[in-house]
Amino acid sequence: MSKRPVNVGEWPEPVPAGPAARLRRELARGTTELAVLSVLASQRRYGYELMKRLGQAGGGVLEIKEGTLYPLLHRLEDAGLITAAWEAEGRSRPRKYYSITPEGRAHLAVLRAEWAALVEAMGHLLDEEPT
Amino acid sequence: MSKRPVNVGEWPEPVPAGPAARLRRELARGTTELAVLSVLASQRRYGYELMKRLGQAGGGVLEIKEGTLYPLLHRLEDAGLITAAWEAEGRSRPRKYYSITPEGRAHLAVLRAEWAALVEAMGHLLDEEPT
DNA sequence: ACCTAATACCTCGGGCAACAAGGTAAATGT
DNA sequence: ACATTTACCTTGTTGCCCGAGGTATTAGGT
Repeated sequence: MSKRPVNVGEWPEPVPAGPAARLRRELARGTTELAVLSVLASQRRYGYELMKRLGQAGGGVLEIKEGTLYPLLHRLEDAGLITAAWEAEGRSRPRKYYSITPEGRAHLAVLRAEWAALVEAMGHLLDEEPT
Repeated sequence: MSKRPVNVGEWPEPVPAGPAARLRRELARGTTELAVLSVLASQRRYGYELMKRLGQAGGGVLEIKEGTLYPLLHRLEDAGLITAAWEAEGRSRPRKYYSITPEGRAHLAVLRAEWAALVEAMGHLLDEEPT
């Protein structure tokens, strides 16, 4: 497509690429680390795979861009929360697989708890004033 | 003195001001706008009141600092989502009350929906991998 | 065989929310 | 009386995320 599909008429349903995108980005901010670690907790993945996977989950709310993902992975690696390993798999272009470390799991647990607390607090707040 | 009380020995109990604070801040990012609008939806409040109120809710997860709140209120006002009015109330130092506008309510509805979607998506993701 | 798209990795610059730190002044508490 | 809390504000810094760009391999279409 080169120019972007864009959905000339309207959005069929997912894809709120308007001003709502700013909102979404701000809201979802900080959750990417949790999302990434959470996915890596069940099994190792390579970067691109991770990106696609999160992009599909939940109607795109968790979408993460390359310019966000790769720096994030490097930060996590530097922090010792994940480890990286190039894997050839019989292809000339190897993939870089990331695995979570024990420290990463501990960190994930904290993040999950923090997230749960936030969701609960916001839930109470929002329930106070119905729709 | 004058330097800040600071709790010379240690924290009495709430206040995870360690490295966990960074986490919390990043996670909660973007939720402040939602939180503020949500509170104002039920009734008008002045800035300081808003700050204290959010600070107590949910064990401090929604805590918001002055340096964050006031600029936020001004942004929301500029955007026409809230309106401000100085009210004397018989005191020489008047308070600045903020009220939500119809546009603000519409915006709040979008934010709420976006938040709900995020929470649901993260919920699914986290459930895939138990603790 | 050619060419386009998708895959797969990366980096640099800018935008922006949140904070830290600082300031002013009135109200309240001790 | 003095200190603390209330109540408003601004400026500078930090750090996540993204846009835009770059490279190279692999798959698909004609």
